[in-house]
Amino acid sequence: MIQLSTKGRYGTRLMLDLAIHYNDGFIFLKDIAKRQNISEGYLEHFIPHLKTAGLISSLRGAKGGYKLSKAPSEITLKEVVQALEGSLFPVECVNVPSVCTRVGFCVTRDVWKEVGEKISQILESVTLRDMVEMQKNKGEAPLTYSI
Amino acid sequence: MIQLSTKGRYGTRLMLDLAIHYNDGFIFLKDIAKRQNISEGYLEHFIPHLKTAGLISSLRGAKGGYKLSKAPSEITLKEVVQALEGSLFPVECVNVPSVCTRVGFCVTRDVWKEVGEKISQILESVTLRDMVEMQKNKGEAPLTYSI
DNA sequence: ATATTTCCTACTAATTTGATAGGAATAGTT
DNA sequence: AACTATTCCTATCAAATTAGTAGGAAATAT
Repeated sequence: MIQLSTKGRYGTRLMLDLAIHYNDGFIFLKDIAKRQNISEGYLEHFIPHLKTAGLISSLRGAKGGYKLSKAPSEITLKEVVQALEGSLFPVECVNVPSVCTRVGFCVTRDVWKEVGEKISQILESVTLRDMVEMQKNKGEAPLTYSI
Repeated sequence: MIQLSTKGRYGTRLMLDLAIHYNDGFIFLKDIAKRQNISEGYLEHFIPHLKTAGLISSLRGAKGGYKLSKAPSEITLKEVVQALEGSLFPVECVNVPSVCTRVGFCVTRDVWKEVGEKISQILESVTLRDMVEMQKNKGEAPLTYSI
């Protein structure tokens, strides 16, 4: 099925939610969880990946929360997916050649490498700002809801 | 990691091997297994997918084997991956909207749908013939080896 | 102090993945 | 007819991954 895990799916929704509320200061995870209908405890798991990648910053304690560390227009889907899912190459041998002895003469590896690079380009062409715009054009209740 | 499973990886190698030996009649799975260094028993699992998709045909009994049902130039990587891994969309809700109640207003779904369509285009642009050519240019021993 | 939040780690159930095994059906060969 | 080599089919299993819950420590505004 070559599917995105919940890390990629839920994490992207988390980031889109933060982008939509970019001008509202620090946002409680609790509120994101409510709007996105994902348990707060589970959403927590994605935070470290996003912080390590420098995509979000946080404030602890009461009145704490999260916000994007760059403007939505400066964050691409590639950065988000890469932070959450790791490499964008569909096979491990491109990242870690030592996992396979056939690396030197394997044509399928070369092909997967090219495919991965093109997927990377696709994801790089979409920013969170683009997605916020798309959401505005859809204009649906659950995401225009504000705390 | 959003990786291809062994179905996609091994199955593609199986198909490339058949493409390389396209003019040699029916090919024993045993020989493919030897060349690709994958157990014959495990390779067997991928056969039904490829047959159902109409990509290979088989002959039972002694002197049986497998061959591509179309010329390598007529088979794209998209067909191969789709036969082996199923849908090319990175999220299930694009194929089966009923899995999520947010389908109507979810922007990430729209984005994943577009991404999936572009990935599809990439895979469609590569044929088995292209890969056979690449292999010829590499000219490595293990794959020019013939039974 | 207190309340509210992020942060961190351990745990668990369910599913998927990767693989092996055994034998039935089929088709050439002798 | 008997034999051999192959595809075909299904069951089984171990390991890894995924999806999710739980509990509490650390930090900060009021």
